[in-house]
Amino acid sequence: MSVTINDVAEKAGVSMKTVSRVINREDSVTKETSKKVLEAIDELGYVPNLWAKRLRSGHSGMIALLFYDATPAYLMDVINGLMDCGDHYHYTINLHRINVEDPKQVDRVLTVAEQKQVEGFIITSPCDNSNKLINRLHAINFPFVELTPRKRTPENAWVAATDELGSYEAARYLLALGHRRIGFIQGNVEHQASWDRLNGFKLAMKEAGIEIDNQFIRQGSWTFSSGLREARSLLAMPTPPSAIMAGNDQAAAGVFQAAWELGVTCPEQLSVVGFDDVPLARQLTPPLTTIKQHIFEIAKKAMSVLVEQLIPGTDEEISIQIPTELIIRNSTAKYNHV
Amino acid sequence: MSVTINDVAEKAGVSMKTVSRVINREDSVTKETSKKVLEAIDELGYVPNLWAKRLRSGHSGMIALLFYDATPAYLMDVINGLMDCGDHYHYTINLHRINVEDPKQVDRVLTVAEQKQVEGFIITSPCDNSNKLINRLHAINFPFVELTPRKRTPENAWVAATDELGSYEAARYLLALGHRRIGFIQGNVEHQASWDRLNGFKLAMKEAGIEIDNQFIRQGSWTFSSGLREARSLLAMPTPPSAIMAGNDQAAAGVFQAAWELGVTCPEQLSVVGFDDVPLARQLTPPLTTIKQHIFEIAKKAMSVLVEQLIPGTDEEISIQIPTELIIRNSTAKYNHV
DNA sequence: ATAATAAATGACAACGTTGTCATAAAGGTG
DNA sequence: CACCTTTATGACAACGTTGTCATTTATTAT
Repeated sequence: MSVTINDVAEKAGVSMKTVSRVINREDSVTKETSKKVLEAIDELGYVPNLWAKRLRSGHSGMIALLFYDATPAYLMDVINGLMDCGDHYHYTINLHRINVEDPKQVDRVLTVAEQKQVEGFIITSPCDNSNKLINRLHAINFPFVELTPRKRTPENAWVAATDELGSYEAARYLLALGHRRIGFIQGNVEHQASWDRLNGFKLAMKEAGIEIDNQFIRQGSWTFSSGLREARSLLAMPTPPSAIMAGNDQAAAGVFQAAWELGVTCPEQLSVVGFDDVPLARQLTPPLTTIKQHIFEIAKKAMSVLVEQLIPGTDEEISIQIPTELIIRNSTAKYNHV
Repeated sequence: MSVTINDVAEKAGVSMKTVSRVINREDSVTKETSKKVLEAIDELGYVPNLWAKRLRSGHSGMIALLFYDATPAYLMDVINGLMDCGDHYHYTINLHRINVEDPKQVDRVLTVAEQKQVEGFIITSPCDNSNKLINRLHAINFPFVELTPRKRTPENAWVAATDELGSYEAARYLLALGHRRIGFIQGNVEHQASWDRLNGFKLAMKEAGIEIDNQFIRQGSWTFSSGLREARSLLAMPTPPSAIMAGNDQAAAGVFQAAWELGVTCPEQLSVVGFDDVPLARQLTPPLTTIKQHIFEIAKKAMSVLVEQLIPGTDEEISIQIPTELIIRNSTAKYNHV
């Protein structure tokens, strides 16, 4: 049925092992021999059998992405980034939707690791929240990289955005527009990035010599509904903020809706800034000024960090931050004295 | 290192083959024997080696999803639907981002099929646009199912939404609200669904005895920018429509923006209806009335149709439509005489 | 009770590759 | 030229499972 290495070997007049060496680009094969083999491969249309390869070599050539319940746009960016880099290194991506609250599911992915069904994990929040998972992976010395992790620890490999700096720059931009009363709707408090973003904001305010009204800092959860809820409350204050920084774009969409409900126009009466730059940001009315996280690049980098780990000898930096970018659209404007 | 079938066989005092039979739930194994084997498996923590299994049996237990450049929310729904059903049948999902305009990439996925690296394809638009791909798959009798295909042909297996009926119902709803001048921004003209949606609209209008102004039917492309462009043009007409049906939710977001630019308020002066019910629909201001496509369910169904094809003997229906659902939110209101 | 049939189990090879080790050829050194 | 080292290649087994076919055991019919 299918063409085997043996067929190629016979056609080229060499041994199977030599063909194997040519395929795997091992050294110590004459150019002459190599050429003969490659020709035979070409003529016969030989394609290696992956299962045999993996069975014998013990290398699966696969990386698993652990995810659960993340924003679709975020996940697709991650997946595309991983695949992009994976293509280059000849690794395929394996999807594992896993709720770490369920011990059975954690056990299942641990089995995947222990059996070496894949060579490494890319772990996205909230899956990085399971100590059982992380500790066990460390214990068996299984390679993994965290993507925009909840907690950034020096002992784990991770790739994230420069959340604090991004937020700082956006706050500076609002300040430059003349805003002084700026509301901030924080994201998931269990996630370090939400604190980093808050700190960037605080730093900019401090540098500008502005004391922040504590009531202007609200606790949200990176969701549309939390943005809506907190913005309603902020805008109902006696002296409401003239600008709001939302924890992410979804929350910013909620802010838009609250403003609309209360007859507050954006950007004339209220400037709004998001975070992430998901497609939604461009599709809102008015188009949303936001801080872009280059998730595609972050995922690519995470993948390359992981793959480098698999190659012995390389000892690259394992904790990396990718710069954010302030995308100015139409939801921000100069401060209007009311 | 790892526990093999042989270890289990020795522990249970049976042959390897019997263990294999228990694992694969073949008949003709005594309950007694089966119990012994299962206990041994449990005690040793045995997990079958996938590569050996696949090498020997020739079954990969994998299904590939072919996609390119689709909306992230759509794709994640598809992926989750496929995985959900795949878990049940013990199939894993393999991602193949492929641009069918590039012959090399088509050849690459054809190799995947020919080498039986996966057992079947789930093909999403625009990948179903390659005749080379589809014809070759037919020629080698490789199982595949099209997901919301460009062209619905009786010879191919496909699963789609009831686009025409969904659109018909939405149009009826707008008519019931008193709207008579209804604009329609069509989606990708190369995709059958865009025509179905148009036809549903036309049918409802015809039944209501309303002649459609040809200028009210616009050609878009299921994008934000096409919605924006066509809505600008529609709203600039001397007697503009009082309602617009957009080809999908993204286009509807464009309509919102055009209305905002021109100072037309929604829903007071303009009712807008989308199609799909992606998360965006809920996050727009005002929340968008739309026709929900149950993509998750469609994907689940497609997966089960595909897997059933792989089991010989079953001869189920291979062309299936999943009902849409009209989701009424706040972008539609009774017709206001201006 | 005996033969005929069905059910349960086992022995062994095979899937297609790569790891291990051995060997042959080529090159370098005193 | 003999000896050692390096480089290129090959023979063979092994990875862990399942397919094939043979064999044993249980069941039914006569």
